[in-house]
Amino acid sequence: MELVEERPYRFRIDPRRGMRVPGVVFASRELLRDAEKSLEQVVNVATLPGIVGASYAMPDVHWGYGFPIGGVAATDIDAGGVVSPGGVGFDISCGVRLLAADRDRQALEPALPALMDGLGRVTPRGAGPGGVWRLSGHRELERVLEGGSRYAVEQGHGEERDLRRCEDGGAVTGADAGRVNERARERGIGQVGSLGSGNHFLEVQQVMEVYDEPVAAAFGLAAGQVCVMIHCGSRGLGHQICSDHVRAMDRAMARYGIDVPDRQLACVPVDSPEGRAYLGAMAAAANYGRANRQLLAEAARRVFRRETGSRLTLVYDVSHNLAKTETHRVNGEARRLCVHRKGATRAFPPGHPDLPEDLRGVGQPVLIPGTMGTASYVLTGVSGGGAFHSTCHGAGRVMSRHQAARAVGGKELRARLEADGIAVRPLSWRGLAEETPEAYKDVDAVVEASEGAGLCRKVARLVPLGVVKG
DNA sequence: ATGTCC
Repeated sequence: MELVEERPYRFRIDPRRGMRVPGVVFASRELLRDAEKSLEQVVNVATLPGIVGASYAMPDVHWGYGFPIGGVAATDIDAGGVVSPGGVGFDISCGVRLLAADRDRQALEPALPALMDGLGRVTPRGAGPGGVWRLSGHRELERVLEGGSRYAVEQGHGEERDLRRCEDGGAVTGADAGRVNERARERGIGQVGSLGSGNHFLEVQQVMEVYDEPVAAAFGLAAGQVCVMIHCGSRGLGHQICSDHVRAMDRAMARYGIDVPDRQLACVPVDSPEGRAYLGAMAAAANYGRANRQLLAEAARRVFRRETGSRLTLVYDVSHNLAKTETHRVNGEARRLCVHRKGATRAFPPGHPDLPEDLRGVGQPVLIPGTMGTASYVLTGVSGGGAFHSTCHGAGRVMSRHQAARAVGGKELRARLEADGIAVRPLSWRGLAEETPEAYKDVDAVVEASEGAGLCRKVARLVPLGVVKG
């Protein structure tokens, strides 16, 4: 792939065969080693009808279903722009929630084993059913799908203030429970408040380093402080919605005269019956994912209160797998865009009108989960970023699950992590081994490149004290 | 990511 280095951490792929816009890749040469397949996907995405600006790749880009993970693509809704489920991903609204304790590491150190045992006990995880919230029935599931974290808080699962620190106030608009079919509902009804598996985790962390003290303070973070980070998504419900709509769009595409270089890029105009159906269902799954994180946070709060008497305050909750309708200036003109972020995090700059008042001066908290056993980051949005206010979402995988499990045994890995002072509460040895840190890119390098590319700014670095895994 | 194949 021919990459033109425009400036440090920014490469361009010039338009060729069918590309409507260039590709823009934010990364270092080192991070792009073995990235050929994902760069082909960046090129494929650039052919989508209505795409504006560029087909973007974040520094953690890696190969995904149709679109690369770590990809951003915006389409012009009023100019026939398309929406594609592959641009959101199977785990709709997968994201991160960070809570800060009112204690530092020293104060909580003696209680850590009990905290980890408690968190391990109350956190449903792994594949299949199970969740901390038993819904009264399908009517209540509809409320979750349309109300997200807001509905959870209304039902007593959280505090009103939480909602001010959630993307979209805890519930995305446009959710249509009527678009969520029976099968997705059946899968979703018993999983509200569950972690899932794979790279999802709940970690107890410590703020190791603060890069920007005033911004960290505005976020509610200080050096030494203990935090809880929750990384999960919309479980089987989101997965079902994605599968159903990929199939439906694959069949409908030809009727709109759309031809894509890869069937996994199935898409239809945003402004079409199939497009609206997907976006209504996707928004419902997004709210499900938010309620999911709200419930897990409440369970963690109860454990912290019971074991230590400490309180957990929400720093922020943000998704990194979502398509959203946003207004951006394109060639000097304000346009309504469908911004697909797949493994990419929205990062509003200071002054953005959609930020809550107390964060407007400093920008949006961007939460970057590292790999199990490695650092995580809190970043903030900056002006002029250049990818529709988006940045990276974490470390990208470099080793397949199978390769990872062959490279290390679960028990051996746990011993290694515990020797490093990280308590581990796994569900399965195999699942643990598949998530070994060497299976992922170096999150420090990813964040370095994201900041170097001008997509965001570092605020704090967090290291794990204990991890609960599916 | 995912009742890791309807």
